[in-house]
Amino acid sequence: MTTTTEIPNRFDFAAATDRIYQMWVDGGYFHAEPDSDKQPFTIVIPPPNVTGALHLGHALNNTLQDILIRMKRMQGFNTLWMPGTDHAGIATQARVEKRLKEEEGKTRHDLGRENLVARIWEWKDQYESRILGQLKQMGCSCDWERTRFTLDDICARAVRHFFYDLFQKQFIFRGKRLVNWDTYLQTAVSDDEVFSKSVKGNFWHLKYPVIDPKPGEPEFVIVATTRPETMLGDTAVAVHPDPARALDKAKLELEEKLAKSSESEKEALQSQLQDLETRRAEMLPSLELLRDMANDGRKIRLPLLDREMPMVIDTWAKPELGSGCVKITPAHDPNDYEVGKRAGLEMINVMNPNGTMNVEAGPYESLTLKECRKKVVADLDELGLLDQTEEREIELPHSDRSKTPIEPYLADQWFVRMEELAQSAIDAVDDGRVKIFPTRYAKGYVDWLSEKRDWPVSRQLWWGHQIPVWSMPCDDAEIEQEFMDKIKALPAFDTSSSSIQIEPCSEPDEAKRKKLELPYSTIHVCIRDEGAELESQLEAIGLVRQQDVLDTWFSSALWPHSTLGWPDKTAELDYFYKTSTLITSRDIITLWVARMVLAGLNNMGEVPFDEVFIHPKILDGYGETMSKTKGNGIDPIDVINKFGPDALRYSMCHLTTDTQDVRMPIQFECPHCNEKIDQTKKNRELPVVECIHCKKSFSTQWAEKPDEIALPRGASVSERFENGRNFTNKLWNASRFAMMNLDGYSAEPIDEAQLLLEDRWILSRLATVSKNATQALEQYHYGEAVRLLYEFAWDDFCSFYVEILKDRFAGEGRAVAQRLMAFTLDAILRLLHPIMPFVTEEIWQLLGQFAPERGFGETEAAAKSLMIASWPNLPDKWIDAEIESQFKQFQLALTALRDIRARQNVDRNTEVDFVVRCDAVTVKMLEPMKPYFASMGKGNLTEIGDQPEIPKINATVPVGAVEIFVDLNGLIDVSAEIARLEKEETRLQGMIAGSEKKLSNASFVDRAPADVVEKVRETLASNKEQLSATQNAITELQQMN
RNA sequence: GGGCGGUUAGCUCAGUUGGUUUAGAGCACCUGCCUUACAAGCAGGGGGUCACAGGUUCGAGUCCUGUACCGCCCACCA
Repeated sequence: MTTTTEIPNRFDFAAATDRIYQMWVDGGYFHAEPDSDKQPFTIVIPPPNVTGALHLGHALNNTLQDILIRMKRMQGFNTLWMPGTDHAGIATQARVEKRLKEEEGKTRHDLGRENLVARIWEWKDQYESRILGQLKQMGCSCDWERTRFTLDDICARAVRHFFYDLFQKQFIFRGKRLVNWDTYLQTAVSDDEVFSKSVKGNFWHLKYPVIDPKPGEPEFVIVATTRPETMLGDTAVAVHPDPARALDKAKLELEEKLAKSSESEKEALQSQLQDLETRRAEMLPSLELLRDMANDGRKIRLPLLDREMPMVIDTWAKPELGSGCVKITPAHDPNDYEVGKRAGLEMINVMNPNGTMNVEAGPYESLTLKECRKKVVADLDELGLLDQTEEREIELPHSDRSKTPIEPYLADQWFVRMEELAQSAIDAVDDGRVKIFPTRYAKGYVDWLSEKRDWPVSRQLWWGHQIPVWSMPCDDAEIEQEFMDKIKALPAFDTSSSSIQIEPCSEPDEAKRKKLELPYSTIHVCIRDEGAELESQLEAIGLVRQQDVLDTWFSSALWPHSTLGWPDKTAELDYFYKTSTLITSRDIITLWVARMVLAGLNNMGEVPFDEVFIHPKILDGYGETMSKTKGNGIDPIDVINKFGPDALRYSMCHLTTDTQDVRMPIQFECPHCNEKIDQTKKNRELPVVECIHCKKSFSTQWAEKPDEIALPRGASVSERFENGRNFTNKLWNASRFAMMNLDGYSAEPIDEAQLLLEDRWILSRLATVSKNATQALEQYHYGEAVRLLYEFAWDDFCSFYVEILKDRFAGEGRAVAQRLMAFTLDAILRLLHPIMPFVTEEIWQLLGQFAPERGFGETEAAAKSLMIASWPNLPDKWIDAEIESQFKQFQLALTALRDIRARQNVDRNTEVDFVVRCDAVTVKMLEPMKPYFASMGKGNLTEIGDQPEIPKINATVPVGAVEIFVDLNGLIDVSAEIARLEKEETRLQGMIAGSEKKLSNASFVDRAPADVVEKVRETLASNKEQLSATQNAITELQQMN
């Protein structure tokens, strides 16, 4: 049994959190089993990547999930929060490879596939445990017994079943596509993993000779490029079919823009228009000539490689730009690729996967791209074929993972055909089976899916789910048939778990195909089950497994059902699927949310979740997103260490308004002198920072080298967490006070007749707040919920109710006061528990020792843990708007009394007399509060009524229809009081002017609702009265002066 | 270029269907308090022409249009 003197006046979260968390774990409260008697409520965690530790964005994401889960658990739902992590294929492999290079100077090829993957598993184990540890420190109530990893056996099985299903539905296919090639990681990356960056570059204008020009025709065409090395893969030059029309159209567009433009843009547009007109006048004949040459079948000679190329006609060529001619490199440019497909051009890949030139580059073979560029430019220059070179800023696509430039590259890739799948996911949102909050995010989801672009799913990586397909290239139809027969004859071949596709050669022309050494066709066999006998039987007859792994999102897409055991029909899957809510960040709505919906529909025939809540993003003090590369992140553990997990959670909740992004200015805390140093764009990425106050150095979260790590660590913090910590402490101390006054607490029932005004007030407020806060949380209005609860706990409960009770504890109302205080505190703890689980649980345990039975009508024993206590559901009949508004009068009157005291510099211990002038109803309300005026305002209410005797020397404050006159005989500071009154006078005059203006407006009086007009009249009258009283008081005081 | 947000106190943000709020909170600031739950606290105070310009309305921070600036997403830039 704890005695109250043993309760310290600070909540020692550092000492308590592990103990409390362990108690929850031991109680088995996190674990959920199917139970047909209860309604399920399920959330699957957005699995954090095992690339690194969690940052503040994760803290936000997971806090919001835990709040919802904890509330639903208390509401009686059978709650499951499914935890886990994501293998994050390319990101993780890139990090491990980078470290391998830095620390050992080795590449992945030095290690080999098996060894590298083993290394990544080590990395994964390390970070997974760190991540799960962070979640636990935050208080997350996940069902840890069910922890999954997107690359574990259960998920792997789901992936193979999904892939197999798509394969046999013909939704999976392999094809040559232009992909974003990362020459560093040597893999294709998806569009989503590419960012564009402005770099300094050149714009080279090249001269390509025309073969046998007719008289009058030019000898050269001029083309421009930013990547001259790719000219080795050029297979055509394109011109526009109707330059005149194209120029007219461009002009029209420009004019439209000009009409809508602002002053600042006008000049630039004018000059553009001018240029266009000049161009039309000067160049149209030559542009049309080029078009005619193309029509006439004129050919171009590609310099350096001496290749003959056609001139093709395509609208991709823009007559308004450059020479109007554009070189076409189908294998290395997305637009050219489209032109090439339209015109049936040869697609010549001149690059090796590692970023060197291949055999197609002729004399340039095996040069790196950079070397090749230099040599090509030099060679062209020597031949006099370099027209000019411009310097220019170029937007260059970069790989998000390796930060190296992306090379568009023609490669064999596996795709998922999206037509039907995408449509199913669109329908699910359109018809409301999946609701996205805030609703505006549904548009982006639908728009993105509507493009129905095929999903490239293969990655040339080693870390991930290897594609379960065994392949065999065939040189001709006979061989193809032979192998088909062989495969079908294999003992383990079974059409219910294996499926065959024949991929015809992408090159239909047989001569070309042979020249390029391409197979006639490729047989692909997809095997559903891991380790099936068929695998080795196929390998025995010569088929080889695809080396590529699947896009990470392919496995994440299955998360809501794979984690529950799919494809098995487990009891869990049956009970917990579909899940209830998904809480995630907006940047993965398309990548992840959309794909989960379509995968869920495909595999389960049902959407994966009812609702999706998109939460805000936390930005730094400069409005930039927090990221590792910028170095502006905050480690949630820093926050927890300094402010405690409850403060972290409170703050996360507080800033979750209607998906308004939120700025968080960051400071370093110097470990030497504890001073704060603002984080700037300069210092934020440094491993070591020198304190501007004490000049000593400390390390930051980016410290890596031994000498850096040896320095004391300076945490990244933000003062925005202080409010949460203070609130935690306020709650702690209010509870401490409560327990100090629970001596002799008894659970004897009390009836309503024993309730005083303030009791009915606090119960009314409690009922109102719990109802509104519950509603707010259920609608994902976290910020609003926490604000309601904060105000109730701090302002209503601590500042008024507890203060009032102090008096009653001393008197005969003690027993009732104790019951009500315990009851109210009990409810506050329940309501705040989802947001601040640790401090509330700790108080709950202590309170249980002093007041084990709670309630004031019927009592019940407090639950063993607050986590499993029931959610407050208070009767609506407790809500009494009248009492709430009456009590407001008391609060205002008290503030007025205190205001006068403060301005008059009345000593804290000096009691003042005061009278109140008000109507009979208010008398009934305020008279019982007399002792509280005395205890809370050191004011002695001597008279109250409609015509009290006003003290001669007084300070007066009007509070609505109530006036307070404080007797200042012997106390008055005249000039201070005059100053106060004059301020009041100004305020009243302003309000009166406002009201009069309204009322003098005939249409307001006529048109506004009668009650609104009446209200204004009442306000005006009362203000006028108050004004004249104030002015009288001023006059009187001035005479005294 | 297309789409979506934002702009309210020194800072970070609230402000629910337009009407008692001549706009609120936390932090910061000023004054006074170690009052026996809490100085991470208590009491009081100062501080905003709600980005700008129009419009609708009896009435606009709130609705509409336009402008400026900031941010995000998508597309594209030989």
